[in-house]
Amino acid sequence: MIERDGIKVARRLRNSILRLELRPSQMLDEAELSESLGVSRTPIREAIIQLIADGLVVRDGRKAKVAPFDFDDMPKLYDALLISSRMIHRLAAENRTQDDLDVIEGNMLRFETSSDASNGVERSEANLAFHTAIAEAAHNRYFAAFYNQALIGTIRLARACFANAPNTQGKGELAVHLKETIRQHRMILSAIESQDVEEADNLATLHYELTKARVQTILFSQPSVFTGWLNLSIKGKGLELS
Amino acid sequence: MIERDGIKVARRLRNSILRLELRPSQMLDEAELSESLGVSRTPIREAIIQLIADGLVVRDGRKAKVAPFDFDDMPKLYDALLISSRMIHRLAAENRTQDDLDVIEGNMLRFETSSDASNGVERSEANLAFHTAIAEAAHNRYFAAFYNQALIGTIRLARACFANAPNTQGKGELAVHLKETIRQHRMILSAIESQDVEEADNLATLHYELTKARVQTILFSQPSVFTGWLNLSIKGKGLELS
DNA sequence: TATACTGAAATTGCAAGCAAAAAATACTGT
DNA sequence: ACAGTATTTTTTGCTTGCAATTTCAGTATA
Repeated sequence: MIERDGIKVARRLRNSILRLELRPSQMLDEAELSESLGVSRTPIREAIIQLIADGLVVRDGRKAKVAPFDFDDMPKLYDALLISSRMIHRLAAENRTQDDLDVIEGNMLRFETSSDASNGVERSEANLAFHTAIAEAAHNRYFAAFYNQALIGTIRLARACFANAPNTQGKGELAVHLKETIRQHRMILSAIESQDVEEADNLATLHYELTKARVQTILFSQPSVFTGWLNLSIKGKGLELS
Repeated sequence: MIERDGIKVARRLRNSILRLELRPSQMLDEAELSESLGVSRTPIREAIIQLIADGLVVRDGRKAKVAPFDFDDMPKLYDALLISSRMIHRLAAENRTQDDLDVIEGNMLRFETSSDASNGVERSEANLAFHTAIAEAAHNRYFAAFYNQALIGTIRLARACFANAPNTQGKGELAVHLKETIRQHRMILSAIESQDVEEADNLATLHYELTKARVQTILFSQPSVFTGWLNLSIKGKGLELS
């Protein structure tokens, strides 16, 4: 059976949004997308409706735009990620089949392989596939949908951070982070394999903290570019330049 | 601003599915719906895509059909309802505004009013509106989406049970159930209003047990219609008629 | 200079029609 | 009678085109 254009377009747009080729808040012009993707407007419109359901696109009046990053939403997103991730890992440890384990391991190895290369997008996609495979292993579509929404949201946020951030931390820092990520992935797989529910839960929490801390670091611990330019001090009630 | 046909069609189909006018597993014929709703196939197709995202419609090959009741899925659905409901009620107690409380109370009263009438559908819709209002009061769209999916699923299941079940329990049993439901709704509103998180959590659990037990009763405690017709006994290894 | 109006351009929403795939039916040979 | 195949019918997926709405530039006016 051949795949419908609407599905293909939805997947392409979805990838483009996650890769930030389509930027947050960018308007989606149906005619423009129609021409660039080589299909008529109808499948484009159908794909947009799906992406709205996924939370990657929002309506702005009659038009559609890529979902913006709402900083008021960030803590809510991470709350959802923590809770859904813990539940998914508990369920996966309980309900996984051998097939599930094979798929999880395959994606884990794909992530480890892509860690050598400098291709950040492929690495991030392998990471998404690894965690999605765990969601499948939970065998509960309600929890899986909840987890996927949070996962997609945080991954998009993370990519935006690293795409915009200057590379001040150097290669060494990334290597350390990847090494720890790989270590945690292996422990997670192991816990799910041995059906250790509590351990899977704890590891989910640790992995959440690792990924969240990394984004936090990029967002808030980078020295401001202004730091070297100006000396600011507080005099009286406001900021003053000196 | 006038509403798009696609949205209107999606809402009409959603109501039809929840009211069981469109039966589970029923095929959705685009041309037929197009004619009966007085719009062309394009908005019908767009509505179907939305309903698939909502979990009310599923693809069956190239066609679309109303989501069937999968009995393997039932325990998973109730797991999702319990967990999501508890979290939503905790969040609602924490984050509700005065506006939220007004909307919740309005829908609570609407439910109480409709309890006098014999209109089961209106009553069920007021009940859905009450619980959806609580989900809004949680102010977290990820958790709200999770809860809504479970809520819609269980409500559809409940309606199917009562639509198919003979009215053996009489008016008295229904009155008792409604009285208890109203009592719990009032306590839930009160807990959310006073921001008592633990109490809201406990009440969510109690309400879950009430609604689940009611469906259980209908599904499993009804005397089979065969009971009066045949005498069955176990002889040797199998069932035999006598 | 700011603001309200007007007409043109652009963009979305919907309908109709066509092509391809799937389903149903009729047919043929064993 | 029945399995397998050809043919017709039905249904979906997509393209195209048109109508309605929105957007925007230009103009006139306070």
